Amino acid sequence: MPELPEVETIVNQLNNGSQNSPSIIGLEISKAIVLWERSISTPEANNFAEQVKRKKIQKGKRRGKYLHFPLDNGHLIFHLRMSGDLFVKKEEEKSKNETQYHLHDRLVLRLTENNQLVFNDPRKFGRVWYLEDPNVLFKKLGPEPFDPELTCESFYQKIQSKRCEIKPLLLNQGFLAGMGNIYTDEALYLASIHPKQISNKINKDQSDRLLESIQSVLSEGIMRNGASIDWVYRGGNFQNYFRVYQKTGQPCSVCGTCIEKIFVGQRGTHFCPHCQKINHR
DNA sequence: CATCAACCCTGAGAGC
DNA sequence: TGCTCTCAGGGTTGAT
Repeated sequence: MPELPEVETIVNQLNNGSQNSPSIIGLEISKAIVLWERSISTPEANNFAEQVKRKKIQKGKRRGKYLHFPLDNGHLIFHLRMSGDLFVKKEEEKSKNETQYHLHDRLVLRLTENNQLVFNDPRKFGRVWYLEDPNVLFKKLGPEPFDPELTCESFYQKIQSKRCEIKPLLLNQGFLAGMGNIYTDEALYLASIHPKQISNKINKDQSDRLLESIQSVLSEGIMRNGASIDWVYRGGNFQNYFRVYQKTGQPCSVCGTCIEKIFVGQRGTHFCPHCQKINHR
């Protein structure tokens, strides 16, 4: 499931290009082929195809888990949700009755020089937008985890202002943008905080440790080009460095206690019952 | 405001 | 072997 580091990796790859695909910066969209209408969120599919036509793609950015490509007019935005992927491919030579699209391709944007930007999404949860004003989406998001204005002090204040379990709070994109299930479990483990810990009972030391753990775990994910889980996103290897995620029954690397799996806010959650104790009072 | 359930989907893995 | 069943998982929406 693409979270902040995976999305960051994909944006970088599209901006910089890779071995067999060019950078998409400066390429023009000649045609949009919508293969699954419900993948297009705004505007309605036909309209979307009309709107993005003949527009040039500018340098991509990431905001939370959104991929944001300004066009020379308007903005093209993707959210990959669970199983979405976004990549550039050369158009293939195919015989007339053979389809040039692949299983689970939902949107294909034909670009300059036979390149195409493909949005592939097996589970169909991902969404695509063409918007005049990207703020329609972004204004709902909390701060970026690496925003310099998100200091230990302001993070502590934010956490104190809520009274709910810490894990669902970290997953709430309106509170903090970019964390998903994997990086949240890993960050709470590093900070030695129980996922069901009530947020306003977290003390300043724990809060400081938590912000530092969030940033460190995300940095590590970015450095390793993200995690490749559920056949989503190829190339990253952070999945080989998980400390608790999907480690149920395996020993904690600090104390040897078996990692447990519980449900918190309807999400599968992995933690060490010895290192991550609830702090009452 | 906090919590919870339903919804959207498919493929993987379990059970038979 | 092959079928059917169950379920994870992010984000949104609506109910309590």
